Amino acid sequence: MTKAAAPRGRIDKRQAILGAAFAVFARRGYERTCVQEIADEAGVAKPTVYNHLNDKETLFRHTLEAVAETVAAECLAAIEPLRDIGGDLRPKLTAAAGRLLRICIGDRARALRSLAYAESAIFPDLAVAVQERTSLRLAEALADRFARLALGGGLRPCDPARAAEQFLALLTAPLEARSRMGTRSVAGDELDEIAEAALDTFLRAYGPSE
Amino acid sequence: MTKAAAPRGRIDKRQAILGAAFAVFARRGYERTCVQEIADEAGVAKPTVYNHLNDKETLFRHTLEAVAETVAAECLAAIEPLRDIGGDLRPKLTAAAGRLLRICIGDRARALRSLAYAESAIFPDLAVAVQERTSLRLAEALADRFARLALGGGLRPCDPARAAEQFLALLTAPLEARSRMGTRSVAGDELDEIAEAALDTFLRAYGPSE
Amino acid sequence: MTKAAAPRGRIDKRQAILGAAFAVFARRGYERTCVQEIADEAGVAKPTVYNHLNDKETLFRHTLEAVAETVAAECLAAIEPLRDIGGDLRPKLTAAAGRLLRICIGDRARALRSLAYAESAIFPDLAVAVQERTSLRLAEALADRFARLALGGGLRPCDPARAAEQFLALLTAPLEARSRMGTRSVAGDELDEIAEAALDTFLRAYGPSE
Amino acid sequence: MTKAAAPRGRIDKRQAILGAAFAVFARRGYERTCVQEIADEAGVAKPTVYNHLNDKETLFRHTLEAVAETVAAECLAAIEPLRDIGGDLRPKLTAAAGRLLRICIGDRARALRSLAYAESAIFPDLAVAVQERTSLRLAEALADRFARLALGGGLRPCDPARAAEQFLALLTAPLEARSRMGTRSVAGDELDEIAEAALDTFLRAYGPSE
DNA sequence: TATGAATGAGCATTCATTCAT
DNA sequence: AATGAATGAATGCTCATTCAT
Repeated sequence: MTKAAAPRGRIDKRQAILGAAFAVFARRGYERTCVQEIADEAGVAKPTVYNHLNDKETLFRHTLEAVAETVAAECLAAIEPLRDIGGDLRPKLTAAAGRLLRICIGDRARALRSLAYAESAIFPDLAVAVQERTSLRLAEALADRFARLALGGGLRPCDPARAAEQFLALLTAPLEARSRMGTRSVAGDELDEIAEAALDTFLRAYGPSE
Repeated sequence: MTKAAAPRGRIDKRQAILGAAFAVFARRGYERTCVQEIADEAGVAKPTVYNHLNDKETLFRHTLEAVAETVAAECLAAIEPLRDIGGDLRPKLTAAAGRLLRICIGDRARALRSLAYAESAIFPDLAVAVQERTSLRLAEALADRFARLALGGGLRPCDPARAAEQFLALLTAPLEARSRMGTRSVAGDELDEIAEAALDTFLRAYGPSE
Repeated sequence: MTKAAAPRGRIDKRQAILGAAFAVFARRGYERTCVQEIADEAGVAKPTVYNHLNDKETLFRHTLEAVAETVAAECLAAIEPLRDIGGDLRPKLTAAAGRLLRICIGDRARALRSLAYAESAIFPDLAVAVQERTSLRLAEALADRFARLALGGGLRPCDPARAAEQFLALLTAPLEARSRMGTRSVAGDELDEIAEAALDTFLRAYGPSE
Repeated sequence: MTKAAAPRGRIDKRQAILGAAFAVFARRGYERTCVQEIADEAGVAKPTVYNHLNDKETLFRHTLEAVAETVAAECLAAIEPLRDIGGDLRPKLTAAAGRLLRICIGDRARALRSLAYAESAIFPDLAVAVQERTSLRLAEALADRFARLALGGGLRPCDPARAAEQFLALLTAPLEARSRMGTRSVAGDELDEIAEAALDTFLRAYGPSE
């Protein structure tokens, strides 16, 4: 038991550091964050942070990549039900849209996007990596679903990649405006409203021809 | 003559400082930018910057607000032709969409959005101000045009604000993805493609019922 | 007067910094010295040190070069009287030897040699520069004098460069041993003894043949 | 077998650490060297270094003292042949001089002198210890030989300590200048030249009177 | 008004040393 | 005996801001 605990302790500490790092980066931004703050938040000494992650930049990269993976998994899970082709399409799309919006407006996703975007001039590759693991992967998965749906007649024949891109655009872009760049919180009702509006437009444009 | 020239020279210097400030903030971000760099870029001494704009934060605010005004004016000009209700709608929308996309992807607008977004946690009011002067004002103006068009039969009866919001969403959201958060440049052809796709979907959803 | 004082003040501060730097480097060595200590000793704030000399290395280089120049001038002055060829040679050599020994054992020269030597693996060019400006320049000047003396018959015909090299070797090498690498102070009497011994040997080897 | 091997392994490890320490101290200096580097070079973990030698200072002292002993032994061996009083003196002195010069200019002796000298302000007793075990012990041994030689008529009657001091001065001081404080390597030819020059002068001054 | 100079405060990073295993 | 991990204490350097001219 004690023996098994040893590596576990190390892993725990690393996780604590990454978690603390994301929390501090999220509320202060990359430059304003000092490593001491992260150490404090993680409950370790500053050099321990450096022992696990080589420097501030490395820490930032690992932190964002880890969170990107988490957010991506959530998003993919949200559209998983769309694999089921049968039955009425609209309620399934509505459910997926609602879940996606709630993920997007959540703290983790907001902070992730904000940090990647803010530092995209300095760490362009990181911005790209984050976007590929989140938006683009999601768009692709969604395009896959739409392709099946189009084949099955649930949607009109169309370019599924474009349909996915526009579906996400209709969903997420209004969120930015309504939340005033993340400055205001958006009520659940308003989220549902956005989802409905997006679906109306989407189905008018991509619904089955008849 | 010398006396009359003095205020002019002072104003010029202020403009030079604001211009230099935006250039440096755009390429380095708020925190990484040091006032000395701005002074160098503007060709003045550091205390001169402080004489004109009280501190770094003030400098940032004035800079962003000035640029926001400029970008807003450009966007509004781009949709001005939509006031003309007569004739075929699609080519007019296409032209407006193309111009908007080119403004959005331009250096000024990109940097403006990026800076406001990046610092929105620290200067939330600034982020709001920038967004209101650009996206929201544009959306409202566009809603005005759409209202007229709906009345005139160019569009189906609809909520013009929602139509405007979605029109802009279909236009700008794909831009973010395609430009990889501003990391890659997007070819003119691709811009036109995005605009066409947006219009197709928009007109299917909002075009006159039959 | 006030106007004339302005640049003077800056120069004074620079001199104060260089002086303080040498004092601290001398007693602590390069690595152990921290810039804050130098600033304190000079009575200025740390950034002022950085304003005048770009970084610690630059500070070190300028400091050593300045002192090297001073020490070199003193050494050259010590052998100046040897230009006078006439009269008895030995007392003049004795005088020069005594002055050289006292310069070499002085704090400035000791610290200079010690610092250059200690950091010669890290700043080899600096070590070379210091040595060229001090030992080598002195050896050359001494060789010039010896050449004249040999021509005038005060010394036997010989290679003046070698004579100078050995004259200085007989003088300075025993100093290192006797002062235990600068750890002990050497009494004036002992200095004179070293000088006499060096001269005995030197004149036996290089004195006029008959 | 395992039991017998244990102490041997421990001793080996200690030697490895001391050897690694000297190598690293030699190329980086005392302050710049970090214990981790020594551990890496020795192929052990950092705490192992602390287990064997209490702290960095102790490590430094032991390292230098061990090397001093080695260098001293080499130097003493080099002048051993001078015990033989009979036969021609000059070739024996030449041989000894050549060997001494090659030892002095070797990496070990250079680094030893350099380190002791560099840290003499911080560890004066160490500098003294090193010097006593090397230069002074050598000078004494040489004085012994010279005393015998003077008695035997190979040298003129003289103070043997002074003769030894000057012999070494003529030999080693020029080396410092020619090697530019250890910055340049000195060719074998040049070493022989220095030795010859030193011997010429030494024998002119101390050779038998007739 | 514009500027050369000075400074207080802060931050990333390193290192000798110590525990717990 | 040997080591992976953790940490308190420093240190070089930067920057926003203010004086004095």
